[in-house]
Amino acid sequence: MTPVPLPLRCDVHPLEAARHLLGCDLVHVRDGRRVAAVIVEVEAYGGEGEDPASHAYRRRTARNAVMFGAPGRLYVYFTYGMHHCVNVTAHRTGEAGAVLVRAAVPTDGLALMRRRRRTADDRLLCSGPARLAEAFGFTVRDDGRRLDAGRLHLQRVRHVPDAEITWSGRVGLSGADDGRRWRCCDVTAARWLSRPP
DNA sequence: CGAACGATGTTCT
DNA sequence: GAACATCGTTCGG
Repeated sequence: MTPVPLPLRCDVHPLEAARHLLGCDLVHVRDGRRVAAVIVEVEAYGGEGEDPASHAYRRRTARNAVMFGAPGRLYVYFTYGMHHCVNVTAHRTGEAGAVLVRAAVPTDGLALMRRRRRTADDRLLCSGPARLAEAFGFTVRDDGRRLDAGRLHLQRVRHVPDAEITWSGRVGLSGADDGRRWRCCDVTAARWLSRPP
């Protein structure tokens, strides 16, 4: 089966893109070794002046520049002095936005993921944005990389019906949280989420 | 269980 | 100088 080419509906508002990223296998090949996991939890982040919780809210800066660029790329940032988080850029033309990938079910390269994560508990490989980034080996060096049909791509492996999706509040926001429910979970994968919806 | 907290460095005010 | 789209460990009930 050939990968579905991107943009996999990333040229839409991040809220809509988020819904379409559920059920997609995120695939990354580095040094000839492949890791993959099916996305089950994401959060949408809006554009300049739109979403106070978004890195793009104030203005374009060196860190968030990729959010203002083409959709269907990785936006990777460093946080809390030790963690990385991975987004897929998603927005309509002329706007900014991204979808944070918060959890996924590992499907390939589990041995390498366990090594990178220093754990044998498979539930702890990709159940959280920084865990997922570490399992995939993503760092700021990968910021801006294009998701295509090559060593880094998305492939839809499951259709997630609306009835199996729960929308809830985004995680870890403090002052910037205005209560919008832009977190999107595949509830049939409850065991693999970063936390309950 | 759940709550509290320390780690650790970049970004923004 | 404060905040931070987090995680792992420790402590209390």
